[in-house]
Amino acid sequence: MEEPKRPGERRPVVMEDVAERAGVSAMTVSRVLNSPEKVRPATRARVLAAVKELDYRPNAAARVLATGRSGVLGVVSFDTTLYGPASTLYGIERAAREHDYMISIVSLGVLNRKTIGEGVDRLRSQNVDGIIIVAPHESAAEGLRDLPPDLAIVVVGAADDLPFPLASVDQYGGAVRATRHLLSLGHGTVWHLSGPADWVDAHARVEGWRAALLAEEREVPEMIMGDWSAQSGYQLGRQIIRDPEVTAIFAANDAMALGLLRALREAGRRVPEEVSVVGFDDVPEAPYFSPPLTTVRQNFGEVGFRAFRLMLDRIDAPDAEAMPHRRVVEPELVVRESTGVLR
Amino acid sequence: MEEPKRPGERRPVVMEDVAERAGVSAMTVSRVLNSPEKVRPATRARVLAAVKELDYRPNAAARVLATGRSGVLGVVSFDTTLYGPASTLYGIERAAREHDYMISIVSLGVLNRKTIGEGVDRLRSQNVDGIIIVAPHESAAEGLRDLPPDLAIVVVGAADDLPFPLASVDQYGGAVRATRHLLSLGHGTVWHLSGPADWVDAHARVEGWRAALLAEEREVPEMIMGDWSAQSGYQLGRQIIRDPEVTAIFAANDAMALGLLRALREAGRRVPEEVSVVGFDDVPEAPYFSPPLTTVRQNFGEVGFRAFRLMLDRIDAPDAEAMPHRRVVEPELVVRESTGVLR
DNA sequence: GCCCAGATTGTTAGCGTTATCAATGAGACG
DNA sequence: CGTCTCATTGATAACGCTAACAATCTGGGC
Repeated sequence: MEEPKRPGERRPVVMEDVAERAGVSAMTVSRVLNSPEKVRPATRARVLAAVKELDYRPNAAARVLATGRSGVLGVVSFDTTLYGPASTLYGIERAAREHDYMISIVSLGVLNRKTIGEGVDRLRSQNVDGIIIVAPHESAAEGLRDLPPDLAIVVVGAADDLPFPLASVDQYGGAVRATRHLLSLGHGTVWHLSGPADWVDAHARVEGWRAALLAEEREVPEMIMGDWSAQSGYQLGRQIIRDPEVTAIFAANDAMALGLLRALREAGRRVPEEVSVVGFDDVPEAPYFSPPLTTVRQNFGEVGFRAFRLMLDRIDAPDAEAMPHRRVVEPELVVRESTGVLR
Repeated sequence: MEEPKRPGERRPVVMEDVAERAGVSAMTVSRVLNSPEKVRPATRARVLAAVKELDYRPNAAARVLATGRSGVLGVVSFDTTLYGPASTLYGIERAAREHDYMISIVSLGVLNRKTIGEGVDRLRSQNVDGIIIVAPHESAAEGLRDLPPDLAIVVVGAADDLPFPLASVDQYGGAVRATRHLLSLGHGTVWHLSGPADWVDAHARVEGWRAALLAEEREVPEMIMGDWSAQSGYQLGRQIIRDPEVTAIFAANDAMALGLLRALREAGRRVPEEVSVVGFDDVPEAPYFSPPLTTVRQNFGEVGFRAFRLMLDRIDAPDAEAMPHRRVVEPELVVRESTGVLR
């Protein structure tokens, strides 16, 4: 029972075609698709059969125009090749799929007021139902402040004084745990190889590290600032370890820790016998570094998932504008072989 | 000159509002936005001013409905947390942004006929102008074969006998280079720690490796199959290196090479003095492995970029259905310290 | 000053769906 | 057996934009 389609003149199947075939009106087809319980089972079956026979696919643009809702969520994210943003994005996408949402992404190479604004504008004109912003930079905060507060926006891993729901990992707590772990092994104090200045996470980890040291009245060494890359871990590491006093280093992520381990090996300093190293992230490769890396595991997928849930809440309760929720995921210290008792 | 907006009754600004404010018709506003050269400069300026004053943002859904083109590209991708897919995606996104396209993604945890079909359907109903499929699995090929050939589809890194334009890296050539490099260092033959069975790239690398060995009439050792993870590299590595004959190993990606290096270290086999290791990918961390990894660099970003260009060609020349183009990016051997002359 | 071609602007009619209200049908009840 | 109610279904009008054609304006040449 193929349709007599003259090739070259194929017109996309529209709702009216289905209606005709099923012997009903277009409106009934629409109802079958959106609220089937309002259509008598016999009619419904006929319509569904017609839908299948014609391989009908509703036109989302028309639906959006008529309803004002698109079923698409926008994500504005920083460099999606980084482990954190990529995993978060993946978590969001999985959650979205479960709830029949689609994801439109804008990935930014630079995060500031201008680029964020542009990204949000692009998504807005696509009629997204809401926007999740993965904005790990502090300068991003300004860009967020002048967004219209009536927009459904959820923020991931940003400063916590923004007027939007927020999902993030407790970076501060993770840094505290990492630092305490090193102190508990007998190290007099802990050096910190931090992330770049502008990053919220980097800042929070610095604060956690500092607080943990102060709480036990240890000296707070000067902080060394990297850029997340293994390369910076290596180069800065070579400088740090010239000082024989340095026996415990907390690197702000696993990549820098890897570079640091490399520098230590080249310098002939043994890990963990002479120097202990802790990372942050727990990338899948961390257990296979030399030596296997003690690090702080953060579950980015879970963060993405929670960000999506926050968005769903926000969409379903649009009146709750003044109710910015927080969903904080706790990180977990994973002890491996890069840390040991000082002797 | 703020609009007298009664709160709670804010209606989105539409084209007609702008037209009224500028004292022109809606059509003129449309023209200013889409083909400004057809409007007299003075009028254009007035319209643009009105656009800015009202903060007007065109409704994409309405435009799609009227034109049939959305300016959105769909991407169906496998697990976007993996280095390859994530980098490719990023490349696509950057290229798209330059050309004012948006990207809608569907990331799949499992790649087969069913999931690919669903992903494509979801994107199709979103009126995407085209779909880029990042389909590194062989079983994905079947899923691709029964897609309507009139759809604008571009495939990344899949089998090369599909009726779609294709962008990929010359995996075979990369594997040949890696293997030859090891042979040139004096190793009698080269073992291969491959990627999982179903992957196109894994298969091509196996073929390249085998061909390089056969070309120099070397014995072809049994292939060991991993799953891309550092963990599998470690576990399988422990078995391989029990055999003292094994002096040169080509791992199908950097993560497995890392696991392998770890296994070698634990077994007390020195790299590269006793065993040489080559990876594949050149992840940013590879130079900081212990020892720094010799590997084959593949430029995923470039692949994404070319995939986008292919899509643009396809969209602009819709008649060229029977002209599947190929864009193959050549990988590059990067020699570091994990390979050395056998002695 | 008048006419004509080309430039500029306006009018009308969809694009494919859904909201709303009207119309129809089928039972239920007295 | 007639009337009323609720369940189904249908007709019409948006939703916001642009394609296609119509109308108007502009300036140059005579």
